[in-house]
Amino acid sequence: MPVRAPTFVSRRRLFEQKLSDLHKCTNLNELKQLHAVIYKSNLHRDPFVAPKLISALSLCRQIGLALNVFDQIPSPNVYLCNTLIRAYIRNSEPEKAFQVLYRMQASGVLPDNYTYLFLLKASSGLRFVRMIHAHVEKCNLYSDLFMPNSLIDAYFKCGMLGVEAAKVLFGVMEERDLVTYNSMITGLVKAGELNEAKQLFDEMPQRDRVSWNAILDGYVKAGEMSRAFEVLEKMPTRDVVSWSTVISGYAKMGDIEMAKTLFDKMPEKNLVTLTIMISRYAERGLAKEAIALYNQMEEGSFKPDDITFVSILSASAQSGLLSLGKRIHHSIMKSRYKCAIVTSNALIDMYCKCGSLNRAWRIFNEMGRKDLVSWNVMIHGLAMHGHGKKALYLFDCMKLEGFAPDNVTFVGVLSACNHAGMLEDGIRYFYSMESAYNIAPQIEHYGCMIDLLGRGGRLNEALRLANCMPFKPNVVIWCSLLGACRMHNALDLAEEVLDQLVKLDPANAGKYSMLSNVYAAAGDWDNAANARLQMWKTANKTPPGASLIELDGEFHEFTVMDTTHPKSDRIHQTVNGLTQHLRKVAYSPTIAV
DNA sequence: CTAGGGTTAG
Repeated sequence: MPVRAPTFVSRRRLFEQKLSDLHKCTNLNELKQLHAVIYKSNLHRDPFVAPKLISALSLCRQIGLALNVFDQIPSPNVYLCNTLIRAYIRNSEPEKAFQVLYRMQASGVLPDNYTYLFLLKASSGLRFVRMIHAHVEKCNLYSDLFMPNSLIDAYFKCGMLGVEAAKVLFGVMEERDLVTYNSMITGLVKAGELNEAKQLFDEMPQRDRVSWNAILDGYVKAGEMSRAFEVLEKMPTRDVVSWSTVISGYAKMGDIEMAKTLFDKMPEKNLVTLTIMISRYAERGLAKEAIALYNQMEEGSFKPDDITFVSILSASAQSGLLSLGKRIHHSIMKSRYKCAIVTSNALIDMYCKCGSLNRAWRIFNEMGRKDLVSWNVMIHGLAMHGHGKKALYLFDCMKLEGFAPDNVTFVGVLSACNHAGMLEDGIRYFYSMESAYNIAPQIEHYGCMIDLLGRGGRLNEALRLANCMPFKPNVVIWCSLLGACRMHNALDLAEEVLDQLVKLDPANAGKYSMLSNVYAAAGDWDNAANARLQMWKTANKTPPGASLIELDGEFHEFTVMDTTHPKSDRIHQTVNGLTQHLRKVAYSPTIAV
């Protein structure tokens, strides 16, 4: 058959096809074309086309155009109103979604099940859920169990009081189905009430896989891995979720071996399973394993999604693997029209930690919408790179844009002061946390302050703060004090701090190394050599920390006093040369900031 | 409407 040019009829059919799939359209350019054609042919008032158009516009974040379509319909029906509600929810504007509900009530359009379901998805806060519950009671929307089941789920997302409300609702329900029980069990598990969840699980009339998986998750969340494993073996049938839940649990408890064993053993894996392993590897600093799995995924049949990207970016960031990070950035840009906020945040963090502040800054500036984490990551990134003043400027900007700083923000702000040597400002910000922002300082913030005071030479104040803060000083606090002692040649204090460190964590080699530096800095080489010896004696007990770099696609791993690399001599020569050069021009480990 | 995965912290 000869190939023919598309006729008028087939072109029309193509358009109809596109119209029927319109609500799934996520390509903005394609949508804009369709939008124009629809308006030209006056189809935007068509009761079948309008909701689809609104849906597609909201998917492509064109909420203004979506509202425009809605406003052209003289008397919108429930279905169309629901579409607009969902559009606002997709656009993270729940208040506007509720305004649509009020508009419906004012114009006499009766809300239905879906109206409330969409609103429930958006509503955070007990007040909203109670309000919807009242509406549902009033309109008697109890023809099936959809509504009460959704209400139970929504109540559980409202904190402690919500948990009680869910229990009350469950108690008065005359009819319950599997989903009712499952929602209760899931909610109770999330609220940490494992015993009550277990009780319901035991008394429910029948159980399918979802119930088993929910109770499995309960044991995993409680850290009871042997019980979880028992359930995994006992349950009638296991699916990907069952295996993944248990694998994730073992890895979280630190038993990565067992996680890997089960991962290899499970009959069928999916995207989530692989992502779990990648993120657990990343979490434990096993970058090489995380990358290997990610590569396997890229070659295989699973397409990474945002959560996968975030996990592997976290692995790249932790290991400082810029080339890997860039490669992932490229894959992300290839696979989607626009980055999700979380993904952009992870990219910013990765570029900061891999030393490319410029790239991080560009992404931060080009983001359409930012969230609190975006600001936190950028402030911290600037602080890390020594741009203390700029970080503090950004802190002012975020407040101007209406973001309330949280505890993480203040870690960034305090470390900005630290890196810029702004001792007095740091103290001022620290006290403002409680007085101006109602945030109680955590051990991390005390850590920043102790570091700041120590670097500034106010060692006694630093020590006093460590001893009188409402937390027991941890290893990080003592190490930071030890560093300050080294910096200011405070040998006596260093001994005292070291005693505390040894008491807290006897089997750690790093401390001896640190102490050796204290002596070395003070010119006491005999004791320095002794400390090194001690370090080697204890080193066998703990695996040494390793650094990993990637060069031309090959990984190179180094540990303390490592001479196994084939070019070890040249590497050490170069490092020594650099150190001497640094000492000459600017940096000296004994000079205070 | 119910089950497993994610980002920021000294």
